[in-house]
Order: sequence, then structure tokens, then C-alpha cells
Amino acid sequence: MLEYIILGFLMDRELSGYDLKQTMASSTSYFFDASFGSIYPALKKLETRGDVRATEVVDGGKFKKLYAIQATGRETFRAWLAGPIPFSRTKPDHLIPVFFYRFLSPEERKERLEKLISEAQAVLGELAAQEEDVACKADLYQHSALAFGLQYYRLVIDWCRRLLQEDAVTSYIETGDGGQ
Amino acid sequence: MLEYIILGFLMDRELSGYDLKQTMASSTSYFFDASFGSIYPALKKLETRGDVRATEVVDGGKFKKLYAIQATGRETFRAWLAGPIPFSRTKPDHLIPVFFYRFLSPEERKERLEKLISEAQAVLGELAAQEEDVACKADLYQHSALAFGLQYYRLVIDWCRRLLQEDAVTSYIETGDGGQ
DNA sequence: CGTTCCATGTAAGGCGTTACATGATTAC
DNA sequence: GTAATCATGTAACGCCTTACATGGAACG
Repeated sequence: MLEYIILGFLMDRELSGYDLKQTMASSTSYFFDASFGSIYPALKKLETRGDVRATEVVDGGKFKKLYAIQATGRETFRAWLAGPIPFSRTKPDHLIPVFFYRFLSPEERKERLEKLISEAQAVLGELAAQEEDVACKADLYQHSALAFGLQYYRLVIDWCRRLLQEDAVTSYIETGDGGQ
Repeated sequence: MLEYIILGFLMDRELSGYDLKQTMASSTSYFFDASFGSIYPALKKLETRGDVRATEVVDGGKFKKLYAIQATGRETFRAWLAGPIPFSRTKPDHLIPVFFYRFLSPEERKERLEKLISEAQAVLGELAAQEEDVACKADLYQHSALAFGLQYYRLVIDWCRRLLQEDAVTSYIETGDGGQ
């Protein structure tokens, strides 16, 4: 996962390991964050694979290794972003690809979001079923945890639907044909 | 984490590794789940430590190892539940202790929930600040991810407040003094 | 009599963290 | 001059997953 996120950030501009850490801290830290201990080895691995290439520079008297994404890296990233991303119940992983949705076509985005909605609805259905047979044997706190789960998945679904709508409007404005 | 959750489930009744897996699947799987590959070694570790004790039984012609929590195990669990649990931004870990809140006193619950609220508010504040300086340079999708974060933390805060209130009412009914 | 479910466990490996080690530059 | 920040990296370890290995019982 980390490797793809790094590639995603490098899609826009060259960054060092330190830059990546800072970028994450100020943009994705509420759903994804990584330590230096995982960022640096990940960059090394990406370089070995040829997905990125490092340039050693001195910027303002400071030594830096700037990593630039290569053609194969862009391909790796695209393939990951366009491919199926397993739905996680225990982490808001669905936010990660969304962060990079600008690299997908309107059709691909629509497909992804609709899939996300159906997956979230499936879990919501399960939780709703749990709520019924749990109402008697569960205590206030277990019930409250379940209530959180229900609200959480409703939030996910509403949020996806809103994004789907906004995206359709934006695509319409940009292309004049609603992405058809 | 897993070890404590196992202890939490064993607080009520004896369970086997298989039972634990099933119990999680039908109660905590939307915020916590574990595979057999982690459950069995965890039980072994807990047994070595003396927190649980196993009894081999034959139930309906099927071999089973039922684990019973011991006094030291109850103490271990209590200490974990009453102690500070690091706030995670990337996982809804805050739900885990709540699931076992019945083992805390009303005062402890109140303290925990208030702390959770203040931690969530701190993150919400950060995200709100991000939203302002990000509004121009972020695209629809990055902005949407941030919007999800904002709504998520609002949900966490509202949910904590509601639980805090419900808990106060329940404690009042049960003890007749609101837990004072 | 084969498939599914019950039930326990191990081995290898992935993916990440914390703590450590190093050194330059900047700010006070 | 010393503390904070910038910057890179390694080593040890934690904690979990997947895949595998095994075997009995129940269902049709």
C-alpha cells in the first residue's frame, strides 16, 4: 500500500523521503501515515524495481535525494489505482484511492464508487441484521459500538453518493457530455 | 490488542479458539477481526503467562480446548481497559474498549469518553485548518477525502456525547445518584 | 462417499513500528 | 554553543495474514 501511495505523490512532482513524510502528515495522516522506517526502505525497493529514480541534490546547503517517478512507475500506479482494492472493514482504506482519483477516467471513478457503495451496503445490511438479534443480549456499550458501525457505513454511502453526483457535474462541465 | 480482546470475551464465559473467531465475526468484525493464525498462538501465549487455563473437552463428539480466564487474566484485562489507549487516526480503535465498558465504573467511563472527545476534537480542528489552506490547491477528490475526515470526526464526537448522556441516565437509574 | 463444517495448529512471510545511529544546518 | 529542525538510513522486533497440514463429524 505504502509503495503505491508514494508513487501517487510522485505523480505530481519529485520528492525526497523527508518530503513524503511531511506531505503525508499534512494531507493523508487522518487515514494513512507512515514512518521514516518504512518510507526509506520502500523508496529503495521502488528504485531497485525501476519505478523511481533518485537524484542526489544539494538544496539550500542540505543534502537531499529527490525521487522521480519513471514510466514503469506510472504504469504500476495506474494498474493499482484502476484495479480492485479489497474493501476493509477495520480501516478506512477506501479513502486512499479516492485521494488519487484525478488519475482515473470519469467512467472508472463511477465504477469504483458504485462498487464501494454496494460493498458498504452489504456490510450495513449485516450490521442491521446484527442489531435485531443483538438488541436483547447486548448491553448499552456493545449496542453503542454497533450504532457507531451503522452510522459509519451510512456516512460512507452518503459520501460516495455525493461524490458521484459532484463528479458527474464536474465531468459534464469539463467535457460537455457528462463523460459519455 | 488481540490478547486483550480475547481476555475481554473470556470475562463472560469459556470459549475455544474457534468460538472466539465466530464471536468476533458476529460482533466486532466491523472494527476488529483476527484470523486463526493469530488467535491460536495468542491463546497459547496467554496460557503460558497464566492469564487463561485450557480444558480439553469433547462436546458433541468434537474435540475442543475451552479456555477459562484466571484471576491474573482478569487483572491484566482490567489494567488494559482502565489504562490509556493510544488514539489512532487510521483505525477506529476507540470502539474496542467501548465494547467492554461494562467492566469499568461510571466514573472511569466518563473520563475515557471525555478524553476521546477532546482527542477527536483536536484532530477535527487540524482537519478544519487543513480545509482552509487546501481549498485552492486540492482537487475535488482530495477535498472530498478531507470532507470525509471532517464528517468522520464529527460522528465520533457526537457518538461519544450521546453515549456519555445515555450512560449518565443509566447510572442514575441503577444507582439512584448518577454515579456521584 | 464426497463435500461441507468443525476444530486445532504451524511456517513463512508481509508490512509496519520504535529505537537507534549519524551528521549537517539554522535559530536563538 | 546548544537546541531544534532537516535529512537519511539500519536493526530488531511486533503483530498480523495467508497458506498449508491434519483430522473428525455431519449432511445429502
